[in-house]
Amino acid sequence: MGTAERRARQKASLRGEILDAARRMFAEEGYEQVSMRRLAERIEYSPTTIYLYFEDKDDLFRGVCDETFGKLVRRLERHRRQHEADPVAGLRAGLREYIEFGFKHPEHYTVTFMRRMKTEPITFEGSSGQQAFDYLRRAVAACVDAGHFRPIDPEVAAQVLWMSVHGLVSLLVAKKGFPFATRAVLIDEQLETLLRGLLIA
Amino acid sequence: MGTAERRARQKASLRGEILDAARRMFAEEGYEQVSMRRLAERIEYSPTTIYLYFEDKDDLFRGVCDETFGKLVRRLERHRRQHEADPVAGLRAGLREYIEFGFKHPEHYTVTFMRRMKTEPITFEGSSGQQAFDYLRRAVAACVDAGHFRPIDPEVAAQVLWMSVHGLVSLLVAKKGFPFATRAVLIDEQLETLLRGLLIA
Amino acid sequence: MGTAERRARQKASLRGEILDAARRMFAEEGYEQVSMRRLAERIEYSPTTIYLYFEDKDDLFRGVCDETFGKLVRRLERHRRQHEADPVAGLRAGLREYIEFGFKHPEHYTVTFMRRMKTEPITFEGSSGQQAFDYLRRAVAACVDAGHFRPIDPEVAAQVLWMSVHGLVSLLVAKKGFPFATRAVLIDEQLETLLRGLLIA
Amino acid sequence: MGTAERRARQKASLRGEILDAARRMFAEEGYEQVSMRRLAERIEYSPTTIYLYFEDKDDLFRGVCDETFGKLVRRLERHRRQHEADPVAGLRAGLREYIEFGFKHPEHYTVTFMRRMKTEPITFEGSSGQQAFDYLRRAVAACVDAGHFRPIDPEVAAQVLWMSVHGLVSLLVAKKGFPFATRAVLIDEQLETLLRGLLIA
DNA sequence: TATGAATGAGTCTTCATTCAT
DNA sequence: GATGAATGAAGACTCATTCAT
Repeated sequence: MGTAERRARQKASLRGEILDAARRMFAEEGYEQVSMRRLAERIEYSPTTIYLYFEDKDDLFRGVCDETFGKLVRRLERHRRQHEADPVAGLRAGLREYIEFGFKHPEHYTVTFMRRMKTEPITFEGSSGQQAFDYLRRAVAACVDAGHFRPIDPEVAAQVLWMSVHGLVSLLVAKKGFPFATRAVLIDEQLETLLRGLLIA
Repeated sequence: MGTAERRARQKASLRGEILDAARRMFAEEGYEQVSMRRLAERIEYSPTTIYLYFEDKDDLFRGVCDETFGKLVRRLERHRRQHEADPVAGLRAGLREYIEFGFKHPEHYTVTFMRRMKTEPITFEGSSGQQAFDYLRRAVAACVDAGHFRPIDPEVAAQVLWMSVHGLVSLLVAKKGFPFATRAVLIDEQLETLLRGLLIA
Repeated sequence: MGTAERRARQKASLRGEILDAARRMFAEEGYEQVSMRRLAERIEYSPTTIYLYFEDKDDLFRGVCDETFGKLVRRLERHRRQHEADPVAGLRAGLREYIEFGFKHPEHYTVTFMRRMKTEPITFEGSSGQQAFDYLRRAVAACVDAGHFRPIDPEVAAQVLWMSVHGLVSLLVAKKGFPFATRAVLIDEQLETLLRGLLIA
Repeated sequence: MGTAERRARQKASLRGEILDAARRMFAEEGYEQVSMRRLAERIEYSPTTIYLYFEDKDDLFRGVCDETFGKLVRRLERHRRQHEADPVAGLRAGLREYIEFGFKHPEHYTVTFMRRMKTEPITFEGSSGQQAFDYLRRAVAACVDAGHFRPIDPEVAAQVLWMSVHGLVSLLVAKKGFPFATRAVLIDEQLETLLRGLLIA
């Protein structure tokens, strides 16, 4: 009965529609809690249909991650061109972007960065993840080269920065029960502290 | 059948044995992936037996966390009396202690700090978790009071520090695939950066 | 394995087959004693399959009851048009029909009328059960209106009649061990007694 | 800790205490819903202890039934001596007693008269059940002998009466959802109808 | 007399997935 | 391209019961 109605709502590609719904459900309920059956109900197709587009639940999940990782990289890219004059500001903006990305896609973040996967998901080389990290390393290197940062291995500094902001994002996302300070205050203070810790003056 | 054999391997307390196995499995596979059935098989008891010691899966999880916090608090206590003369050194030592705790008990750490929780099950007030965090807050406050740190809300600063070191521990513990720098270097550099970022001079 | 074999034995509709088996088992062992697992084994399908046709155990139970009431109402309908001239004869025939229905479908009867229910799951209004009872109430009312019965609330009288014949059916169906008199004699005598108790002369 | 306290509350015999608790729980929740474990908790003894006094759950249940059946017979006995002058009044009182007994002990009633038991519970010969029924048969016979009732086989009449009142009790007890008339009205009207149906005048 | 420890079997239900069409 | 029908395996948890003490 709802067929015509459904087709109407349907996007150009069913694959896209599935990804959309999956992304939403993963984000709302968490990977484990989402079942193929309930996903199928949500898109008003049969469970079998999903398997025409994705090998299995894991494949579907990877599809969603790719999408989202792509988004992260694209977000960071936008900064690359701005801020060429002021590398510290660029780095700060990039870190902020990363943090905000985590809050905007908490479930993706959780799953991508905090989840133990059966098959170690993606080889790091050449992955979107590496692209994102490369951006960070280059941003740090620029600060060092420009003489703003104390002499420090940019690789190490980049890792320290990533780890630190990851800690902030992951705790705020995962531990709803802890009496955290205001999110904006924490972000400001962490970035301030980290950058002051690296700056020369 | 394997009764005698089993008893031989059996630890003093079955409760402890269950906690051990559960912690390991939670850490390796994640809370959701661990089933009471498989846990029971692992310890070579019937599923029912687990329910003699723990009310349900969640209670078991809480048991593991309690253990973790207990251990952590005991470790931090040891520092409380040392370093009274030099609060910054005390803070640094405490943070280092926390990090080392994570590496020494990666399963405990993973289970307790890396599981996403809708709402913290135990009230934070008075918990071991709070005790541990209190130690950190007091250490920060001492640094501020002594005029070593720039004026900053000790609560906020303590949270920022915790988040940052948590990021380091959790990534090093969980993401074996990433080409991280040497652990000791990362620790030194993170602590250096964070403290420099807080110190006045 | 036994697929072909099974298909051969299979009824037109699997739903019907499940209902059949469930009714039988419910009647023989009681609702609580029947497990979905054992029911599945009985019909030689997996437990999951049952859930394709019924939401849960309760829904299955309701399915059996619906069947029962459907059959009962259809039987009573046949009388509605006969006996318009003699309402007492009509009532007597209806009661007899009800009793015979119980003996002809003891499983249906047992399941539907003898299970203790905290609160009736289906609203009585408009149900087949109500239709059946309505028939009885109208038949009694006709007898009262025609001046054959002593003045009595037809609702109350109808309930008394139903309860009484239900007692007869349910005991004869369930208590095989009791040294009951001949079934036909009991029926005749009960109907005689009840109707004499209601008639005026 | 609650040991002394418990002993204080304890009846002379633990067996009696168990029966008490079991009776209450069976009545409140139904046989199937009562678990030995929960029963044990209620009496504040270990589950094992129950097995010192009763072979198994069924034995415990039979213990409760015996008790209650005894009560029924004792209740009916009380009427035997009264009403010797007026056998119809005696019969009426006995039936009423039976009905009220059912309402006073609905779960016992349900289980005893409406439950299918694995082992057909008691051989009827000489049982309390038979004693109760004997009372009814004799009461009917007295009415026939005294010329109050139309000539009818007292055995048959007694069975018809029992079946009828059983129908009333069992439906009122089991079908809480049906819109029954007031209980007292139904009882009065059923007894009135049945007795009028048997009386001569 | 009473129990603590343990269990095998079972509860309803849901899962990801496949196969024939 | 899409589905209806089906399933094996597993989920958390509870049951009545036993055994050694």
